[in-house]
Amino acid sequence: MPPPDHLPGTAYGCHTVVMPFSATTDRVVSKPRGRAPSPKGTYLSRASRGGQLPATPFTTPAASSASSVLAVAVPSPLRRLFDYRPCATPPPDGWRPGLRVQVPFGRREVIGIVVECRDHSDFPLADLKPVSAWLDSDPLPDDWLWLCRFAARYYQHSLGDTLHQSLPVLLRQGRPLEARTRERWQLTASGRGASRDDLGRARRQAELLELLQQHPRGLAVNAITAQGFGRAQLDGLLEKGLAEASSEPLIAAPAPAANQLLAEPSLPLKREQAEALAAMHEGLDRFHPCLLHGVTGSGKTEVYLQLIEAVVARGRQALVLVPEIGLTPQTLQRFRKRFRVPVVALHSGLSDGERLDAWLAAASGRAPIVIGTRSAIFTPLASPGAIIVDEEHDGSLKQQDGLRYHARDLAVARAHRDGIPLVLGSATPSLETLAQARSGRYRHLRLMNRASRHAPPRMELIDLRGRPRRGGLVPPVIEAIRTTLAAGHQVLVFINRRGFAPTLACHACGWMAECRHCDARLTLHRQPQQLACHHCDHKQPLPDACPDCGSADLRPLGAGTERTEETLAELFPEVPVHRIDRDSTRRKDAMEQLLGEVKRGEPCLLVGTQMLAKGHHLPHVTMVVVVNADAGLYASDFRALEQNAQLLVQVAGRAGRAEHPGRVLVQTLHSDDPHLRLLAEIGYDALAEQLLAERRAAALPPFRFMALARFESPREADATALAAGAGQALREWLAGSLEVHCLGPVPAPMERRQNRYHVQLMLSGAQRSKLHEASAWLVAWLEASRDARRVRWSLDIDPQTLS
DNA sequence: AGCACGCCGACT
DNA sequence: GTCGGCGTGCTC
Repeated sequence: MPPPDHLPGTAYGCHTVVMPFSATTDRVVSKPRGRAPSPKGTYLSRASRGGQLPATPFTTPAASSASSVLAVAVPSPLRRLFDYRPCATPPPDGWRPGLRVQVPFGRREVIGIVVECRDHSDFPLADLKPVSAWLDSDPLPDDWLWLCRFAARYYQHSLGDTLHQSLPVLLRQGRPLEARTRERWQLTASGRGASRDDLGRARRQAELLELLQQHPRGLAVNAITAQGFGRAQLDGLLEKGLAEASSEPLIAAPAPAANQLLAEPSLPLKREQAEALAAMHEGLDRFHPCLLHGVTGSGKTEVYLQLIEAVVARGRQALVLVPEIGLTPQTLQRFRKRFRVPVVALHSGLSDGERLDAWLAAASGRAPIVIGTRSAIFTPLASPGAIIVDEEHDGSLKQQDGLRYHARDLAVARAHRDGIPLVLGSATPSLETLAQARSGRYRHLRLMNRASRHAPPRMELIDLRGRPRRGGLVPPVIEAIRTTLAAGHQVLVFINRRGFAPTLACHACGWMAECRHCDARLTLHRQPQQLACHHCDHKQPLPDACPDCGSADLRPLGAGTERTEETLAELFPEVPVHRIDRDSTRRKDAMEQLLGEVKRGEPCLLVGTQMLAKGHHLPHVTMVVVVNADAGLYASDFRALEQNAQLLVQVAGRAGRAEHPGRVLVQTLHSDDPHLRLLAEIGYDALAEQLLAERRAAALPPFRFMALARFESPREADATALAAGAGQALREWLAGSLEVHCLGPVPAPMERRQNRYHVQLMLSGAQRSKLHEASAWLVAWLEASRDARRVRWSLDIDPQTLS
């Protein structure tokens, strides 16, 4: 097996990528300063920000119409660029990085992106094919291109794939960089001077004239039709030379110096909020990372809103990332109600056309506020002013396949390049971010007090041992629920397992129902009645008897949401029980509808998974019950404790938000577990300190950096053999150096999933740069290996989970 | 990833 | 006699 003969092996050059102040990294890249060419051209015409834009650390060659070679990134997993000759007619402003081109690639034509204009190629010049056509005269935004190049390098992914994946579908398909437009109608000079008498008998036209006279900047055609006017009146005014139409993008720029930026006044700030905001104001013109660390209800969102206000008032744009679960209509509503300027939301419900419009509006600066989930980090901005990452600890910020990026970490890189403030907000910050804050690289802004009067609820640990359970609940908890309901309040029961029971077991011999495709138990469901695997789509009917011993004594083991719901309905027949999990809320906005009802405040029971734990304000819930806190305590994953604690705090935060103080009852088999007690008795911050000390002692992130190579194949031997070969080659290359460790191959947790076997190599190092070199070498080795073709493999930089 | 080429099994 | 299975190799 010949290893690649030269290293390091990134295809786009040999820079080692180190994230600036990244939550997951160690040091700062030297900060390049200089001038980037001012963007020009039609859709970027509002992009100029004077000399504010720093240059990229990656050389962006100047425009050249005389380039002899174009290095093009094509949509393919291959981690290299492909050289092409320019076609006969160059674009009007010459060949520049960021132009989309159509090129012959293998036996097909694809749309690629010019990444560099060079005068040499390593490929035989005579064999170069010419570009078929160029699609743009203006390059795609350079901040977007920069971020993609950064991400492709940092995550060791194909640049072509990265670019392709982060572009709106319509742009991938070759659609021009043009936003959809509508007509805007305005009065002409004579129209402004006209009066209704000038229109004689044309009464409707006269009314339209008067309407337009009230709107000196004109009205969009849809606003005019909404007032009951039609084409006839518009054409009438047009013929008389009184009105004229122009076209404007559907997402139009806000009026310059609009009388008021705010549509509703901002809320008064508490002292800590005001201090945090003041701290952010100190650094509006530089890279200024802040951890906004505030418990649920401490008013982080109001701080965001007022920071955004300052950013937008300076003519800049704000980019807000929220977890998947957080981009609810309510959140959006809060932003839209506050500002008069467009708030563009990037969510999964957009059509391709809407997505393109949003992207172009952001790229041109017409959209001052952009809010979206993970992938929104790739949205170009003409004049970036701040990036806010809400719930920065949330797992949904990390992409779990393909380009495995962490949006929070890319936000750090992006804010650093743009020289703008970055706010990472959380009630339960990741240990990565906390470590940065403790070291002083991030400013640590705390919001300790709840905006409402009451202290955050304490967790009461309830030991499960030796107590009978009904639907997972022990008698004292059931009594507490009864008392709370009797007082006219609502109770939330949190149980992180959907279905009726985690498995079905034979009481005679101990057999348990297992998935035939995975190393996992089957979950028993009642609605509909079946055994289902939560890791693949396998489903099967319930057996009548134990397949091992023939006994008919098969019983559900443990409790899931369905079972707890059923039990609670029996125990409290006078009160409605609502179940909220993926199964019960399949129907779109079923959850919103249900929660709307819950918010009216009638006593009720809510049973749900983490869907319920995140983001929703449930003012009438005064007690939260956690059915089982132990799920994360003894898991193999070194992040399990941290993530479990974050989830518990989040769930606990649902209680007692209104005028009633809350109670949080946490059932556990380990009420003496030191971590759990620390969390319950002192709080998340104390536990986080403890966990950080443990991570340091164990040389784990964030004190050491990690990369995980995963291998999967339907044949276990294939995956293991490749992983072993790769591991051995890497260790030989490392030649005893202690700077990078390579552990494995080891079977992944739950080795068999959907009949595929998962094996991994874990690389770690004290320095990001060395780890990057080693993983680049490994990728190069794998790409060169013939055996790697039968095994699916991937590299995960800064893995969030080890499964 | 596509998309071809290339040899071996059951069918219009 | 062909359609088509997926192994192997390539993409400037």
